[in-house]
Amino acid sequence: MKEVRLAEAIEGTSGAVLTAPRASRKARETREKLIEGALLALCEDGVTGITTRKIAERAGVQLGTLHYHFENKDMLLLAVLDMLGARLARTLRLGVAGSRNLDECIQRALLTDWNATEENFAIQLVQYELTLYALRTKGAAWMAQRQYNDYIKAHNDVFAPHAPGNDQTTAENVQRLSQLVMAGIDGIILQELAAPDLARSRSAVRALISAMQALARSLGLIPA
Amino acid sequence: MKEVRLAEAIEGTSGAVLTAPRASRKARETREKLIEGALLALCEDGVTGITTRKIAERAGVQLGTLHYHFENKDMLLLAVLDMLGARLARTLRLGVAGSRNLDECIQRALLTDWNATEENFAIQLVQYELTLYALRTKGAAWMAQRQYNDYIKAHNDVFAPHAPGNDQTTAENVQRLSQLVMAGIDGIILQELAAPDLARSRSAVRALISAMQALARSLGLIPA
DNA sequence: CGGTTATTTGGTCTATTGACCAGTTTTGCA
DNA sequence: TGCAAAACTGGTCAATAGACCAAATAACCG
Repeated sequence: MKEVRLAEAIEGTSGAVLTAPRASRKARETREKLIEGALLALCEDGVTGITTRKIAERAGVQLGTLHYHFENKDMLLLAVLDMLGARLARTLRLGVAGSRNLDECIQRALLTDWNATEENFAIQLVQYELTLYALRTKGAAWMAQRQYNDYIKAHNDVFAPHAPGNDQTTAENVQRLSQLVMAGIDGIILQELAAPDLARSRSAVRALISAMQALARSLGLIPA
Repeated sequence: MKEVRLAEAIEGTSGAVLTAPRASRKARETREKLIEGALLALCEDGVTGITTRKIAERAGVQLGTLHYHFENKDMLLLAVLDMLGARLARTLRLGVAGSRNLDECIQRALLTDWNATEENFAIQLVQYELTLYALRTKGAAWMAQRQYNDYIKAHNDVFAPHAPGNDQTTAENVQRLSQLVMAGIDGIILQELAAPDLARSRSAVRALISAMQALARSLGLIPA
């Protein structure tokens, strides 16, 4: 388990990190194939069961090619985490587009989050595994952190336009709302993964929506 | 990754599973040492980094001894998960003892959960890793499920005495409350692990307490 | 088109891993 | 106390892991 070098990760925002700057089209495609292959392999065997050979096979690529594109296995897995995070944030943005007020926006955001999960539990499981994996990988804890903060920020960016006023207090309250929304949905997802019970989880999501709307109201983010 | 045999796990409730029935005191101690050693090693290197040798070393025991007590690595790790679950449930019961009403009980339960986490983040991280690990381990998904249900049940048992009436509806509502309490605290813990910010998390816990008390009220579990 | 670089191949190397077991020591019971 | 069963030791083994590289091939640019 080699320590991840931070040098390559100076580029600011998500999605771009871990992507070699100078790369031909073919190379970028192969890279993409490897990441997708890794995701496939992860869905099947999880972080503990994954091997570079399985990844290469799933990607339809020779083992050596993997090491040409990625310094080591860690970097590849972290690239998968990065991709998943970006993908989820994009889904969220699309899901809430067109909301007319904060009430609706909260509802849509949570339903989007939940539906994304329900569509593919395996990927959601992989996401958690990789987040914990990043926390464990020496020099990569910041990736888990950035991933989480980015996702909170995604919610934040989506809620903020619907909040009244641009003052500091409002911003802080929106931030608080985003954090609790994230925490709530994460907890429900985790519960569903560990002890599947779709009806229960859906009802929990509905309860969470109400609770978060109530919270927004009590924070003065929704006019009474 | 051999499939976990279910045969040994016919004993009903938690904590007892995975414990060989006929074992001398010495043997039980060694078993205990191995589980503790595994926990230590897990705290240091996580599920992906753990090896039977590290465990044996941490336990102060020969490698062969490990395989004498546990059929394979999987079974040992699952035994650790079992132990952690039992330990956490016990802590919860102690933490809420003496609560005078549901309001107080909810508060104490959540604070107990949170304090246990704050006392040792590493162990909490291990707990999540092992839960996901169980989900991945062929034939062991039920362990993750039982662990989760047991923990929900622990909350349930703690809340139920404070709820008015013994009817079906009340029971269901208490159940729903427990699930959301669990989901909420899990989400917050996960957030703290991924993106540490103690002040934020503590404030989130406080918000969660209020929200859950409000929920209990709206479910008719707390007389107005 | 030709040459230079980027990419890919396929094979290899070494370290480590989980598991195993023959033999030795300890334990507990008759 | 003596002896059978339980517990433990220490060494071994085959399998597999990640990494590496020289050679072959493909892409790109003037």
